[in-house]
Amino acid sequence: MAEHRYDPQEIEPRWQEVWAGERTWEVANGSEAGGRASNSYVLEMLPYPSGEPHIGHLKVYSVGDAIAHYHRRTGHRVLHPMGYDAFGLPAENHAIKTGVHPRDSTAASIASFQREFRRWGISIDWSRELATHEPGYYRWTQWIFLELFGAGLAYRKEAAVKWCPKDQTVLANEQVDADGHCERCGALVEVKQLEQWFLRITDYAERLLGDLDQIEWPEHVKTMQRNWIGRSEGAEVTFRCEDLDPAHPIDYPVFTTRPDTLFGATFFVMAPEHPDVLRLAEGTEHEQAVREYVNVALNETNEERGNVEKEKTGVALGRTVTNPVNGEQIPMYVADYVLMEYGTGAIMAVPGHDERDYAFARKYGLPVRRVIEGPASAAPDADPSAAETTEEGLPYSGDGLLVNSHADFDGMPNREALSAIVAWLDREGKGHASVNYKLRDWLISRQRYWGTPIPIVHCPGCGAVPVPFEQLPVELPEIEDYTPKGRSPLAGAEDWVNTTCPECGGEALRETDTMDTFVDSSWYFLRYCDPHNDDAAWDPEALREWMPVDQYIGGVEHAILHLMYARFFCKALADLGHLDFQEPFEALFTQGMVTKDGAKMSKSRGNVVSPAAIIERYGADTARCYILFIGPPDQDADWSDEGMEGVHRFLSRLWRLAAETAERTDTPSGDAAAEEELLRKAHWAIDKVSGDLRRFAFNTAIAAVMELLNECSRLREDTSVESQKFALATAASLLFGFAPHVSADVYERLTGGRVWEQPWPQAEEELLERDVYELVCQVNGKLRDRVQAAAGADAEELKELCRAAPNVKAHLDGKQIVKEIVVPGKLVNLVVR
RNA sequence: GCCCGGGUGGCGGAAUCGGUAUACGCAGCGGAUUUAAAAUCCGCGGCCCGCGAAAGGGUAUGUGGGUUCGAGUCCCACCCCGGGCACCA
Repeated sequence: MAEHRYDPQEIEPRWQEVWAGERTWEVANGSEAGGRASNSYVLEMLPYPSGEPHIGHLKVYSVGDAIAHYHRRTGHRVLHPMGYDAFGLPAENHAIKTGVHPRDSTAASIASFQREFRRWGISIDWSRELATHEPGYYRWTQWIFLELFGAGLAYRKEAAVKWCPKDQTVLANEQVDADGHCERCGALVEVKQLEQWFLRITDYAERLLGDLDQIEWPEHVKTMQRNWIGRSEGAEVTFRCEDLDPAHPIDYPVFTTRPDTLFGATFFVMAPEHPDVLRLAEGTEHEQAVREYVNVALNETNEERGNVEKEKTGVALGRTVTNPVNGEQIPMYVADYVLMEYGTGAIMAVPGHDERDYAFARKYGLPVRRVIEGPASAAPDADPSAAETTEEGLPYSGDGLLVNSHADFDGMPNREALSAIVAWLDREGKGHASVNYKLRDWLISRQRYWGTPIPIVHCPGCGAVPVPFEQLPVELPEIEDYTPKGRSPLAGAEDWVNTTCPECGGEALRETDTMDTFVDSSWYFLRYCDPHNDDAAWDPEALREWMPVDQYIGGVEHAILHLMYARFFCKALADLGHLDFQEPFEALFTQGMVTKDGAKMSKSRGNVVSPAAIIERYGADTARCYILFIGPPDQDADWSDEGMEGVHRFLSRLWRLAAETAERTDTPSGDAAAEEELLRKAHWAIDKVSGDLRRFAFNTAIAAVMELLNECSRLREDTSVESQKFALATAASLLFGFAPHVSADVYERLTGGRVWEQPWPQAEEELLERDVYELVCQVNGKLRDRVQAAAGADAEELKELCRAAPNVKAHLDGKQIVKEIVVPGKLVNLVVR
């Protein structure tokens, strides 16, 4: 018999050629049979093409491909496309450093991604490939922007923006980390005033929150989105200031979640950015101090200002406002612990029931008043001599009964008082119930070159005018110098910038900002459905066929930004009549990180595992299979070269045994018991893998196929060639989604057929059940023996079997059985005394 | 500080509904094959006691308690690791 050696370098390209040549994974729109119900859209997050694909890419596309194949073989037409999120800063920074045009470096990287994906054998419909930097794509990104602009959902305003001094660009709030550093380059972020484009995502806060209940996403991702949206219920309450001009009082609304503590408000605080701060302090003895304080506060970094541990600071404005519930005049302050971006930029301070206000009050000697009686303060053993120290137990943020407030409310439980006080405010015109969100509008302006140009013309007469549809796309001009100088590099392309107003025909200037790349990736999944459409972003009919995505797969690092933006786009486009669904991703799976030696892979650590090197040596099947076998795919996993070699051995054994079996001509009938055992194992594996695939448990699915293969070799001498062929072909069939090349090869050798054209195997019920099983015999919950029991035996028979088991008998000696527990099919537990 | 995950052999992990803890793989040990090695194949394996072996027994899923005939799994308290949010009124 010829020597059989598993040679992935020969096997893998051979099958890749078949799939490429026959365009096996392409699906056309306009399916006659089945319709939407039998279609399935399996999508992995599109890669940002930079350099070569890394091990994280191998993981996400291995997971996605396993799902795509499973859907195909369980009767679905599967859309499984690929594209590139091709605009972005790294390519532009590379251009600044080397002078290579971002288009060229991006093209080189895309080419290497394409090559690798083909070498990995991922079942991609290449006919729908797209890249977000192509004019044919960003033309429609611009169209969507204009649709939003037309609906008032894209707007321009001057804003204090987060500015990265190193990248010389504006960042979204989401792109600044908790310590105030740029998420990309790590530089300390500054604040700058600029006219910027925003998308009104805050209009959708409530729906983005509410619709989370309809989708099958991991609970922790939903929680992150809920926290990010940050919904708070409370009231807006008006505090009036009559100090400047009693004839023209100024009303300052504040947002509070605790209107029940209004009677405990003893001072009032404004954010340093509040536009009225300087005006209020003007002419008072505090004017100079306020001016200085505001200056210092505005120059603070986010890191300094955001530090909760930092001592509270502030300065009196020398003015007072009236507390609307009791008419008290309370002093006004400016302090940096109040944020301009949340609520109204001013707060009522209730030091008795808020930790921050309490710290501030203690520092500046302001009165602290208890207006809610908590359980602690009501304790009977409170020291009566401490009656003076009214601050005992404060600040108290829990529930309790109102005190020191007003005869109408004192003694009322605070939750009840809250509604009563809001109702009273409403009647008096001094406030109303209100809801606030932490979510901010999405700042999409970037002063960078390598992005989608914002299709707007600024006309001195007509203002911001949309570029007419027939002039789209507004193409990126060629420029010489990408270096950021505090304005967009596009501003340097004068021929391009100078244009005429589409409305009045007069001289006008093009918008020079480009869009945040998250805009590009907020709708790409729609374009895949109809990627070559030149007349529209998509044909609604194509979307009806595929959308929403049945299974989306990607890294948990996109749990907030990308997923929130994509959801927002769908809702906005649905409102504009372009979509007939609200949520883009029906189900989401987030995969964990692959680490090496317990740490994130990085060049500086020198612990990078290169997929290309692995594949060259062991083949794609080994790499793909190992990355799924390593552990549950939603968890982080540590790469081990030895572990991978184990998987390689497994695939080698499978292939070798199959190659030898395919050549076997002897047909011994086989031992009947062994035949049945092998057959049962095969059906057990079918059942096990089917269940595991439905719950993304690829690691145990692969383990089950390993068990089946072990059984094949163990029973090799006792079983017929036919049984061996069946068991091995079943193993290959189950393994196809994880290791497609070797599985296709094995399956063809054994059966002559193409495994991907076979329906998913079905386990036969009667082969999963056994007529005898091992009955576990326990005494007082401890395992004492195992005996053979008939599947149909009743409780009495099982008890009898247990009592008769040799080692059980020994433990019953001299004891009395007080209880017998029978779990048919499993165990008997005898409780003795 | 608040909100999520997670803690099981030497290692990665399994145990899907409260029912045999440690599947599968790695590393290890013993054997076969080989002049030898690699490769391959077979076998053993939590820890402790059992003089070496076997039968058997004890004990173990971060710690301490609880519920239950029975707990890795449920409840209470705590420790450690990872992630998210964080002066959001």
